[in-house]
Amino acid sequence: MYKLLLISKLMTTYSRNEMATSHDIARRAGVSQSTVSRVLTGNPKVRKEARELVLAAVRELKYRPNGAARAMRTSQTGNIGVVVSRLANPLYPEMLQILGRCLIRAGFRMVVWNTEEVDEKVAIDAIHESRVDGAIMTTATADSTELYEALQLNVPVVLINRVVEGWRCDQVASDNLTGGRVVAEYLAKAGKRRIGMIGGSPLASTIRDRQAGFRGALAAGGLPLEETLCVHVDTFSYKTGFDAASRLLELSEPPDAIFCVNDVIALGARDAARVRGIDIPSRLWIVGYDDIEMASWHAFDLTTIRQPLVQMTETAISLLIERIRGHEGEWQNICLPNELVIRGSTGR
Amino acid sequence: MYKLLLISKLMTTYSRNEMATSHDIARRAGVSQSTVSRVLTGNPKVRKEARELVLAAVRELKYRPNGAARAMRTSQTGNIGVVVSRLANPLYPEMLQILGRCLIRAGFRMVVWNTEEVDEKVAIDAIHESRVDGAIMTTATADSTELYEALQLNVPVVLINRVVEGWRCDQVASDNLTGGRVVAEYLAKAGKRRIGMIGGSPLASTIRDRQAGFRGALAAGGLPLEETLCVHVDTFSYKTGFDAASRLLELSEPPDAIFCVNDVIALGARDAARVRGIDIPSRLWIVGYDDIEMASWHAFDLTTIRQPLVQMTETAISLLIERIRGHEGEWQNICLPNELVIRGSTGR
DNA sequence: CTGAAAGCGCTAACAG
DNA sequence: CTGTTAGCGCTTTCAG
Repeated sequence: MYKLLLISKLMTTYSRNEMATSHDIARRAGVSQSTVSRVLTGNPKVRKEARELVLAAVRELKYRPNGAARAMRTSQTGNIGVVVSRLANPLYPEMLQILGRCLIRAGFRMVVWNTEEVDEKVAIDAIHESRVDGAIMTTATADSTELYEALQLNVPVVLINRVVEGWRCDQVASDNLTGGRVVAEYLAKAGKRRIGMIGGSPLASTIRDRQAGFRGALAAGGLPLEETLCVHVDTFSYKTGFDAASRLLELSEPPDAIFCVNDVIALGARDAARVRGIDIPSRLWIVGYDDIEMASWHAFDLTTIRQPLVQMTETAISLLIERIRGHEGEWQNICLPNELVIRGSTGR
Repeated sequence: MYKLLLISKLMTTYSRNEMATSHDIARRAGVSQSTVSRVLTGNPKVRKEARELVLAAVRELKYRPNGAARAMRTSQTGNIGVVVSRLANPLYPEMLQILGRCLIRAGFRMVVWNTEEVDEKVAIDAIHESRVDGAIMTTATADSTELYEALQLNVPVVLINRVVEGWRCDQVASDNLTGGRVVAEYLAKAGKRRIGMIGGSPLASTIRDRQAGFRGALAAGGLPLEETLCVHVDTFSYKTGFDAASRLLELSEPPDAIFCVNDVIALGARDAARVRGIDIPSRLWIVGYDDIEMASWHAFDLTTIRQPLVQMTETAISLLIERIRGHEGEWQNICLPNELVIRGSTGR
């Protein structure tokens, strides 16, 4: 058995340095405090010598303008709040990474709110206290109304990855309806006849559209989805996917293809087949949705639909920044095209 | 071919509401502004009626104190900066999730800086501008000195998951040295004789310690690590793990066991074996490190070392909060115990 | 218990 | 071009 090892180390004198203020700089540079401010905000109407004097003082005193004071004056914080929820779904870290990169390039900081842990109250408070200049919601559903309204009250909001009817904000998503349809047509054309689906709550527009597109196209092809081959999970995880697929595979007449409304589910489904020794793709095809990084791993080699994440993110952010700058045009509802990525989990 | 679908929608009148201030509340409640402030900061010296008057006005006007102003006065922002870097390694999203939960419970917001995208300058600026009350670094190495010094100047810093010699801050990690040793002893005891390792840069203390522990224990067991069975990768990803393992498996005398210094690498290695039809565990054992969620998936079923992430996080945060509150004791260097988790990638 | 008053550090008119 | 001045909205003495 281990014991907790706790080693205290080094003596310490810990002193937070007093920070220089713009007044200190002014005194040091022999100019007025407002000139310091001008230099720092990039105001061009400053004599070159004065500017250099100020800059020198800034360097010597390692001065940095105080963010809180600046935020108070300008009522701009430079923070963008990003609401995520299912960090366990690798799609969201991927998105977060792209968001972080784009936001920083645009000169903002990213404040992350993970609403799955707390109720949305924390985010709402932060917004009300004007801790952010704008917000991006990645997992909005009609259920998030409270958050949305709070946001909308103070700062612009942009939805990414989700569409919520009736919300008065910009929304950027990909064409999940067509995505679902493409999968259905692909499976039908390949001669699959017992086609199953693992779906989820239609509260999320992504899921709803994928399912609707899939169902609709199957029906249109004269091969309506059999309800016995259709399982719904309440949360999206490897485990729920595994369990749902297990149920389908235990049927006396199991499906010959399964469409999973997202990749995490599909990975679980793939393993449910693996555990039962069901060969992919000879006995069963599996299709996912999102093209998360793991979909391309050999263990899964998953056919899936790729969302244009980078483009979605860049679009969302530029929309948001426009709004922050005061743009008041009509709400944009942007829908970007997806792409079917064929891999080994279906015949190539 | 798809076309970009762009649908503008709904007319719009977008008006950011003017927020009520504490003066508005004071007027509405018929008290002075300072009384409002007292009520909101929880000052007990307020008459009950006055308090209720204020609270009523707050509710009616949907008032929330302005964060920037409050931050300026108190020089506390309520933000904690979290420095991460490899979001593509699932360990970090897992950590982020735990951190977010714990921080919010402690009344803080989490500002995430992903240093892999940008140089650390952004984080440094944010710190200097006092945008955070403290910071947690998850991926510190001796190379991060610039960031560390910047942080250290204004706000307390706590290292989690990494140890950097000589840094004057609290550090919380798990016992990676013992972890490496435990793996070595486990493999040796199982009779493995051609033991390989996929390692990485010893700049990160985690990696350095795991490797040192592993190497040391093998040597102590009279079975020193053969250099031909040792591959180093420069970054940690599925792909680099896959490639590194491929090299080992292509040797004329391939290893009968491989220790991967983290799970992401191990997942890649597992797939390198899978692709070659090498059966696990009969022909090859694989051991990882971290016990990320995927390690338990059937496709991988990976024996690994589990770090006590939750405990590490909670410890780090409480240490940080103490420092924020002004605690000036000696720097703590806390090392928590790990646990070997045996799964199917080694004989059970 | 409560109001008046003094700023926190900064930006942005407004006069020079 | 530059200094003076007036706050941003809040917390916190300091007198009542």
